[in-house]
Amino acid sequence: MTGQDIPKAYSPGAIERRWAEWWVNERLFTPEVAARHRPPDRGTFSLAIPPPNVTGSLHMGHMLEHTQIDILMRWRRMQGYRVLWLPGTDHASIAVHVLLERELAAQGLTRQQLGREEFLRRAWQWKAESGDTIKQQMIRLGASVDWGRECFTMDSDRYRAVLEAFIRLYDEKLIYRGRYLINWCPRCLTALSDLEVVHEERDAKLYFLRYPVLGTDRHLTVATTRPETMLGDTAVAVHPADDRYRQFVGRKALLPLMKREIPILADEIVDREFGTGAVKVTPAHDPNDFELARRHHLPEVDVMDDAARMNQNAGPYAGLDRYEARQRVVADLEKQGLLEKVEPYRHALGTCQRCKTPVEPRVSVQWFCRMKELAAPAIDVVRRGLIRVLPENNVKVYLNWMENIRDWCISRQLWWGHRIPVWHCACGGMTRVRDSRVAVVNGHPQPASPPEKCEQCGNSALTQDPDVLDTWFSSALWPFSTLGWPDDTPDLRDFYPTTLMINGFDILFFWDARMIMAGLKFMPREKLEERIPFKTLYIHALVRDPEGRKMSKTRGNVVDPLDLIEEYGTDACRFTLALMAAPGTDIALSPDRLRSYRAFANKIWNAARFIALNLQRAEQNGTLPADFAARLLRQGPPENRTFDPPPAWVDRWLASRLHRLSLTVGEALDNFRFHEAAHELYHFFWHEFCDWYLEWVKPVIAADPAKRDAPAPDGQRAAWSYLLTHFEWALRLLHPFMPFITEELWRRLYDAEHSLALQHLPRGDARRFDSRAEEEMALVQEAIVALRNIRAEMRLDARRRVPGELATHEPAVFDLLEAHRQSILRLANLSELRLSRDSLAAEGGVLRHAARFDARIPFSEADLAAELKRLRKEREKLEKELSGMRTRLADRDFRAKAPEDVVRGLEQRQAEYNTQYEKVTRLLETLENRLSSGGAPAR
RNA sequence: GGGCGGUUAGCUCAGCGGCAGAGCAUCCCGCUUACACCGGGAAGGUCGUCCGUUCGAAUCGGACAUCGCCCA
Repeated sequence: MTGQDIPKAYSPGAIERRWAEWWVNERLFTPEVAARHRPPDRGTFSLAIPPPNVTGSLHMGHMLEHTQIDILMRWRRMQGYRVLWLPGTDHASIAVHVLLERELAAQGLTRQQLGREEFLRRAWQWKAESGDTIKQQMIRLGASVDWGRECFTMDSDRYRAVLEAFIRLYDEKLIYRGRYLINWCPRCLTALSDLEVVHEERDAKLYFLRYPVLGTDRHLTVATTRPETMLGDTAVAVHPADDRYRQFVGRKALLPLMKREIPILADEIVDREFGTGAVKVTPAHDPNDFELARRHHLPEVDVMDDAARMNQNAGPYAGLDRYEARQRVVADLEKQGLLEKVEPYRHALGTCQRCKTPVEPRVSVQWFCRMKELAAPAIDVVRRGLIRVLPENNVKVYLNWMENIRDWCISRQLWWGHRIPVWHCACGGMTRVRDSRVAVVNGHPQPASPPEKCEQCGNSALTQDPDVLDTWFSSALWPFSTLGWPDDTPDLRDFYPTTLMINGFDILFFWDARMIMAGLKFMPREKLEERIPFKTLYIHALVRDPEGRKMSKTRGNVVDPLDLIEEYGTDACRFTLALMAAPGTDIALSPDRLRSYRAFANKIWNAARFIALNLQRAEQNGTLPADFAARLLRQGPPENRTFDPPPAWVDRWLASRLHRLSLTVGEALDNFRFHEAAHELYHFFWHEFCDWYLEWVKPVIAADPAKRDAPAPDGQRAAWSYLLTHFEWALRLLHPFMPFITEELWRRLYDAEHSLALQHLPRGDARRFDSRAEEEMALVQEAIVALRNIRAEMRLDARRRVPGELATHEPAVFDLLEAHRQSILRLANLSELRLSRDSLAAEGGVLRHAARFDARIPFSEADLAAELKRLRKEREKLEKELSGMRTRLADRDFRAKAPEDVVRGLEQRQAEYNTQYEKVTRLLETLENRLSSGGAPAR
């Protein structure tokens, strides 16, 4: 590369786009292709992407997730693993329905009017047109996935896996159909699993209703938050040990408004503390009541239709929406004197995860998956540590949920999805699909082997069950369906179990738990540890806004990753996320942070620019042969190269730091401590490499060979060899975090042909730490900082060179300082450096005491004159400010009209300036005296 | 109701038995031919409160306060 064509400031846009595209076109992250460039020698590392929702676009959570995954993937790839990161999306039944039905509604249509076929046609069309948004975004992020293996939960092979899994579970009676109380979304018009119900704390009311007790003149008062459901009451229940109500048990109450006689019964489940201790029982609209009703053989009266409007069972209230009905019921009860009181009440309301509509518990015929049997081994593998779950506190959460798991409602009254492969006959018989083969009709997969006749009666007039499976059913199979299961494919053998799963805690139950259960159930392998879907599960944090609040559309604080990328560059965004990703701690993403890591990218860019400019010069003036950097590559990995002459002290120091850095970064990543790894890299690059190393070697590498004091040519060549090797080493370590800028610099400086992504990752070696060089450097740095500190404190002109002194009683320290005299002079900006073995006296100048040496900058009259000048200038400035303030404060209009706090603020500032003015004046007097008395001590 | 996590510099967060850290922001000096997306220097903290364990506690245990999350 030529130095001139490197712009002064790093602008990531074009560079990132170019490499992103190049990586994809070269198929570099397809394991087979990668192996051709670099045969793997360290085993396999595989990960199935947590499939983003096909309707979606990437959000900050994805960006964090993909950044973390990609860091590990690139890191392992460079270490020599055979790496597969398998991408794809899920079909997201409900989300697609919400989306398409909103479009239909805008045209005044419903999906029912459109019909199933046409709706599905549009859904597939939508997928074809908009379904690869995420792919484009992932490419922009630099995600090193194998696009050749991209999957979709509804493509043919995945469809087949779903059929196979369904058949097996169905035949084992682990899937069953039955009439139970389920969560119903009256807007989406479908059943939901327990997990898809989000509980939200809301202010509500507790209504106390009076139910007359038949055969007495008394009544029972029941408390409820949902008075409209009383229309479906079939009993009143009290606790058997509750003395207040014992006399009523066995009698009947008259259900108001409906004039229905309902029993008063006792059951342990009743909470005596809630309300009055007597509760209404509505089996068709409350989960507890449903259980209770089954125990006591009570009838279930469903008073609502599927849109949560009251039905004919609600008598006069039929046709009303559930909330209208509530008002009417309460008003009518009040009229009859049956409303005792209404209290404010706070409770958790169940809402639909997708559309936030309050969920209606409802009795309905649905398909379920039996969970206890599936959960048992899934509990076992985590408890025995066969799956490592990190951060560890998630183990408890996982186990707690798994141990209390309930059957999973897997049917959805939707069309977009895997239609349940069971056919119904008029006789009531159900017959499943014959096998898991898939046919593609009109480009869309569907079961190829519907049953020909009813298993029960032999009739051939069959209709397929209208419902589809919960999207998560197919997602549960993802880690192996994507590798070819149920076939025994090479991919399945090579990459299963996957090495790692990374996702957010929000899908720990939805997905992780179900994948574990599915893997253990379906993988045909002997050992438990070979059936698990992943060896490690790492749960990442949540990305929040700068104030630490959750990002949400309603709050309007959502940040689009692509906007951030445009503004700061992908590498800077990735680095920010990595640096803030301490395990278990949420990330409050702030522009400040992004700005500083954009600056970091720029810093690296400019270090490279500096190197390139000087390298070019050295190659041109014959100090170095052409293509010097590229030639170094032939000498093996950077950590093993040796050159003649042997490394200078500063190179031994930096090599030692690099060994340490390589090990620290490796250990940090081994433990998912992304923040630690990133922090180490940042500190190394900016402070050790740029601030100290580059500054240190500047005179050597920027030397003009024509000048008399130029270093010897072979020394210069060695310095260049080490410099280029160190920089290359650091670039390699940084690549997994900032793939774009490192790739660009690697190509420009070292190897225009081959990608950095497939280069060897330098291995740190603790035996090659040079502790002595590190300690010595620390000491020299301390000396330089001490001298700079005095200069700054004395307010000496930063541009002017002054004499400095260092003194130590330790011969070794003396020799060390002497050896680096030239560097100290330059880096502390000294005109001369006096080294002595004595102690330094205070009156000689301004002193700093360090543990092993003293540093002093002597006063001289010239210094004092400059200081006097500066102080006089400062006093002048203060005087001017003060007079301005005085004028304003003396102004009557200002005092009368300005806000009080402005006036007080000004008064306060005036006081501060006065103090400062006095200090400066006093200091000036002292110095002036010293000067006039000739007392300024020379050294 | 059950469980989990947080409370450390102005802000955002690391650190989790042995001298209190980072980035940003702040203040001072400097546009020195890699970088002002910069260089040099400085200032800034009773580590939420109380009690205990310990030679020693930001760090371990307990209680409390407070904020947040998950499950019912």
